[in-house]
Amino acid sequence: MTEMQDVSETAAKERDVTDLVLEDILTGVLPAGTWLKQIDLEKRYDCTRPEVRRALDRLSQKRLVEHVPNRGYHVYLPDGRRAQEVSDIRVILETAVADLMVERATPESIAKLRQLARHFDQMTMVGTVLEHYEANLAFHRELLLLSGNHELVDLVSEIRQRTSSAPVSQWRTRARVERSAREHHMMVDALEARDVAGLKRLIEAHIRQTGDAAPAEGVARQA
Amino acid sequence: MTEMQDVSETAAKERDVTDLVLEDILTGVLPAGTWLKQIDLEKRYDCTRPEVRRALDRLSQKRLVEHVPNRGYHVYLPDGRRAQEVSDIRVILETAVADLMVERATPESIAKLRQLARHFDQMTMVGTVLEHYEANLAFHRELLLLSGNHELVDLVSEIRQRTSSAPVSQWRTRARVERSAREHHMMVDALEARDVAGLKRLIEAHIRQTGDAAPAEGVARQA
DNA sequence: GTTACCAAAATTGGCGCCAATTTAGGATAC
DNA sequence: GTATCCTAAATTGGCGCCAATTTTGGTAAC
Repeated sequence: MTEMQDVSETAAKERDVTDLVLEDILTGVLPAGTWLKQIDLEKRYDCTRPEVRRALDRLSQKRLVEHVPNRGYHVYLPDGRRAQEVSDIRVILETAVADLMVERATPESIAKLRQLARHFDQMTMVGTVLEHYEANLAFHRELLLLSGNHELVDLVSEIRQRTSSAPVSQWRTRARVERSAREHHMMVDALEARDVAGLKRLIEAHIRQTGDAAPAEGVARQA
Repeated sequence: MTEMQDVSETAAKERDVTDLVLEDILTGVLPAGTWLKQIDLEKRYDCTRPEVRRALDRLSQKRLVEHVPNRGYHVYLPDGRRAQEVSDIRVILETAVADLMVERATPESIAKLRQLARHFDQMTMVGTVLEHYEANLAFHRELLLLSGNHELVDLVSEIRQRTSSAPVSQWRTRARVERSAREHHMMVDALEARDVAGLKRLIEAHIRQTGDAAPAEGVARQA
C-alpha cells in the first residue's frame, strides 16, 4: 500500500476533502486499486470521519472509486473498454459542436484560447502535475464554452474524470505532452481559419491521442 | 408547502432513500421549488437523519436539488435554457450512434424493443406515473444499448434526470403521451428497415418533442 | 508440513446528540 | 399604525461513539 502520512498542507486546509482526494487520484498519488481506509484519509487530510465518508460516497457516485459493502472503498482499476467508450463519447460531443464553435468564435475568445494554450506550454516546463492537468482542463473548457452550451461544458468535464489514471499516466512521457501542446495551438489555428472539418479532425485525434491529424493544413486554406 | 405525511409504504421499505426521493421528484410528488426539510423526509420515508442527509447530498451532486448552506435543500426550479441544452446534448449523443444501432440490430433485439414499446403502450392505459416513466426509460436504454457503448447508456440515463419536472409534467397531456408511444414503434420500424437517416430524424423529433419529423438535416441546431 | 479453525484486532457503518445559524413572532418605541 | 429590535423556536449540520462484520494471525490437529 502507498504511504499515507499526514502531509500537513496548511494552505489546502480550508478546501473540500472531496476535491483533495479527487486530485490525488487524478494525479496518481493514489494509484488505481488502492484501498482507501477511512482512518488513513482522516489523518492524511486532517479531517473528521463524516467528512471522509461524504467524500468517498461522492467519489463512488462519480464512479471514481468502487464501494464494496463492509470492505471499504478502492480506486477503480483501469478498464480498457470503458476508457475506449468514454473516448468515443468525448469525440461525439466535442466534434458535434465544432461548427458552433467556429460560428461563435470572436477575436477576443481566440486570443484567450491562445493565452490558455501558452499557459499549458509553460506548465509543461515549470508546474506540478496538478497545475498541468488544470491548465489542460481550462483550455478545453474555454474551447467548449464557445458552443454556448454550458451543460455540455460541465458534462465533458465530468466524464473526463472517469478515466482517471489512464490519461495522466500517459502524460508522463514528454513527447506525448509536447504533442498535446502543439495540438492545442493547431486547434486555435483551425478555429481562426474557420476550418470546421480540420477542427473536427484535430479534436478527434487529440482525444484519441492518435498521430493522424495530417491533412488539417490543406483544408485550412478554404472557407 | 406540500403535505408531507408518513405514507407508510411497507413494500418500498427496503429500497434506498435516494431513489425514493428521486422518484418523488421525477413524478412531481415533490414539485420544483419545494424545500426538503430533513425532519419531514425522515418521517415520510421512515428513515434516519444520516440517511436523509446522504440522499440530499447525492441529489445535490446530481444537480436535482440545490443546497443553500444553513438554509437547506430545495428542488431545482425549472430552467428553460438548461432544459434546452440538455435536449441538445441528448440529440447529439443519441443520433450520433444511430448508424451503429442499425448496424448491430438483430431480429431478437428488434423483437425485444417491440415488446418494450408495447409495454409502454400498456402503461399509458393502466399504470402509475412512475411505471410509465420507467417503461419509457427501459425502451430508450435498450435502444441505446444497441450501440454497444455501455457508458453512453448510463450517461444518457443520467442527464435525462437533469430536467426533472419538465418532461414528466408534459406527459400529463394524453395526446403527447400517445404520440410518444407511436414514435417508439416508428423508431423500431426505421431500425428494422435499416433506415439510418429516418431513425435519426425520429430520434431528434422524439427528444425535442416537436411535430416535424421531416427535414432535420443538421445535428445540433440551437435557437 | 499443511490445513482448518478459532480468537483478537481492525475497519466499516449506523445512529443520535448538541452547538451554530436562521427564521418567525411579538413587544416596544417612535 | 408601522417599523425595528429582541427573544424563542425550529432547522441545519458537525462530531463521536458503539455495534456488526471482516480480516489476520496464531494455534492445534491431521
